[in-house]
Amino acid sequence: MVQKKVSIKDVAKASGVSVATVSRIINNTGRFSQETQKRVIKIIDELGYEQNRLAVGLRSNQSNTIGILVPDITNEFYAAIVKKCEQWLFSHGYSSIICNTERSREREKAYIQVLTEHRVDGLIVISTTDAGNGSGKTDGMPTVFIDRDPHTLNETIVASDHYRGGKIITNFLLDHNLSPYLIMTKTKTSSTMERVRAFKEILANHKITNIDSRICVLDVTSDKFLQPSQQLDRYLKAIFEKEKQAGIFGINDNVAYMIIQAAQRLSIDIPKQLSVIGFDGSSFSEISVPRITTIVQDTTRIADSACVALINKIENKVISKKGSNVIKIPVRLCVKESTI
Amino acid sequence: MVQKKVSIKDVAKASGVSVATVSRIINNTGRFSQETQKRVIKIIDELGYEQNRLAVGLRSNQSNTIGILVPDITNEFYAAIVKKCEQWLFSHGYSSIICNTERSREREKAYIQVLTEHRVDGLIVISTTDAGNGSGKTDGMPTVFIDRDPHTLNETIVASDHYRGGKIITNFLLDHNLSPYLIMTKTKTSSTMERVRAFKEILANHKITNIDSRICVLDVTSDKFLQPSQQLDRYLKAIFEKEKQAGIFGINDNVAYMIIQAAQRLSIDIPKQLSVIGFDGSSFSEISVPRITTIVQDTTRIADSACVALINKIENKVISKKGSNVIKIPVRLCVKESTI
DNA sequence: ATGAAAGCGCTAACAG
DNA sequence: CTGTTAGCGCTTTCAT
Repeated sequence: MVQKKVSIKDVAKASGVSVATVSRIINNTGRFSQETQKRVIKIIDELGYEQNRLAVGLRSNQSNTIGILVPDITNEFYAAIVKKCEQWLFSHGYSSIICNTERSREREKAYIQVLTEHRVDGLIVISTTDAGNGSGKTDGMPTVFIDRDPHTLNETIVASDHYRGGKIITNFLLDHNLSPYLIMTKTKTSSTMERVRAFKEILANHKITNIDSRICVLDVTSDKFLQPSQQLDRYLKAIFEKEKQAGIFGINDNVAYMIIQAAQRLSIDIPKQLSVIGFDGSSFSEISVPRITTIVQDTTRIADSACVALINKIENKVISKKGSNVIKIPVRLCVKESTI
Repeated sequence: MVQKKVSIKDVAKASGVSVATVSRIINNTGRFSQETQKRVIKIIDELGYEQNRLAVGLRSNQSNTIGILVPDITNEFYAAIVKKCEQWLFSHGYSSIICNTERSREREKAYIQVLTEHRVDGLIVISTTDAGNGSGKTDGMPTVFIDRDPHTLNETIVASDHYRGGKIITNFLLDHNLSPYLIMTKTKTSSTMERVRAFKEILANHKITNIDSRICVLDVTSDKFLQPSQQLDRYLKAIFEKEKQAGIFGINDNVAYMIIQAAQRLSIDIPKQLSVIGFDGSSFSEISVPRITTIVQDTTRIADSACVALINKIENKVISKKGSNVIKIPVRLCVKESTI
């Protein structure tokens, strides 16, 4: 603090009332006359009084602050969610402390510690590498998870309907008589696993055997654009030795883009010889050449649902009803030029 | 707060010492014996005591919290800077409250208000549309700006050397005997204006006349990938009616990418007939086809410099030495396949 | 309708 | 080396 701030006491003195009255007026909790109100507000303005939230928080035992844990703010999808959360929260009177965990358990724990010390009112936790294990215990703090495996019960979880998205893609391939393949990275979050599960199930339903040979796990892991990969080139070539019309489910838009580039290197025509579908609806899928058919995730709705659920938890002080509470957000297919 | 937290008083009672002693031990400010220390620490552990930063902040008049104002966290470049700032600050004991201003003056003001109420110790403000005008007054709060016009004096500003970058690009074009052009969007931040200034100056030095006809301002404004534009197509076509070997300075990587796509639509060969250079060093420039020759900004260094400067300001409580204090971060050219 | 006063959790004199 | 105490700015009974 560079210079001493004016406090509620100063305001009280200047307007000739008690601090109690000033407080009532600030919080508009009634029990004051119109005239005093007008007078005090004027003084507040003149003095440039600004409430000290640290004091309010200390006194009332809530900080109007929410912690957001995100694996990588640099990832477009996470960034979109964080941005929406922050906006929603701010317009509802909460500030957000955003923490970049880098998918590291240690950092996550350290952050939760600090957030607890700051007495945040609640936590939004986005994804985590190990879907199964509950992350650093959130210590009884109201928490909502985004994109987490509903493995741990008693948690509120918001997520796109990845399973449904996977189904839509796989059915699209099958409906167009495209021999279905799936290419993914080795990052195994709950969301990717759901997509894979859908792929496998649909294929099984269609009596397709040897499903695992139709799945390629690239030896990379990344939140960002990926480098060209020999492994991918080989896999694509192998496909084209036996198929004339194939369709590939890229586990996300980045992978889909990799596939498209590999195809171009191998002079495979998209979409004539090969259809590619991505997942996420990244801004990039709309601008690449060809643009990528993809499953669009509704980040706004994910964020808003998470915030609503969190604030409910906080304000109702519900001791979390028993059983996991999973909120599935619908997804939609957006068809572009990467598919026939 | 779901359940009552254990306070310093509880710890004091449980370990049979006074709160003062506990406080001293927590803050390691001396004046206690080894044995008491050991005992108290043990109790702290057992009870799961966690310092209440609101109380600390109220008492000591500093919150160990920094506000970061960013135009759009969804923009890769800003996200990278924010991430690095947050990391640096966290490892130095500060939490960050990140605020997405959407380049809106109103939101910026609202945020500064709230941050002030939270008694943040300082502010990092990244860019703003109107480079000239000082943003919502930061009210005597220690502040560091990133990528702001050094117009207002008495401010610390950290920025890439955009002017230098512009010079490097323009000279590159000239050195390769490419007829130089510049294509930009109508977003006029201080950083883009510096790049343009360099372009104009170098051309003037080379006695090139009619410089303005070599600059095309696209009627779009965006932090993200841009849609195809007729305006751009027309401009490119016009260039190719009179030049055989042209080089275009795209004001940033997104624009450069647009140009490349337009060229492909018009069957202009890159880099044989047309060289394109971008600016920023986005991850995308490394993965597009062709990859984009670009000026790389060192986001880590920008972020670190800003944080160091800010914390210095805060801790030294320097009453900002007179005169604007501009820290220029070097940039470097990264040559890829979009240029000959 | 308003005021007095207690106390949230903590730090920092000051006194021993 | 340790304890007592005042007080940071605010909300909230409880009086009046």
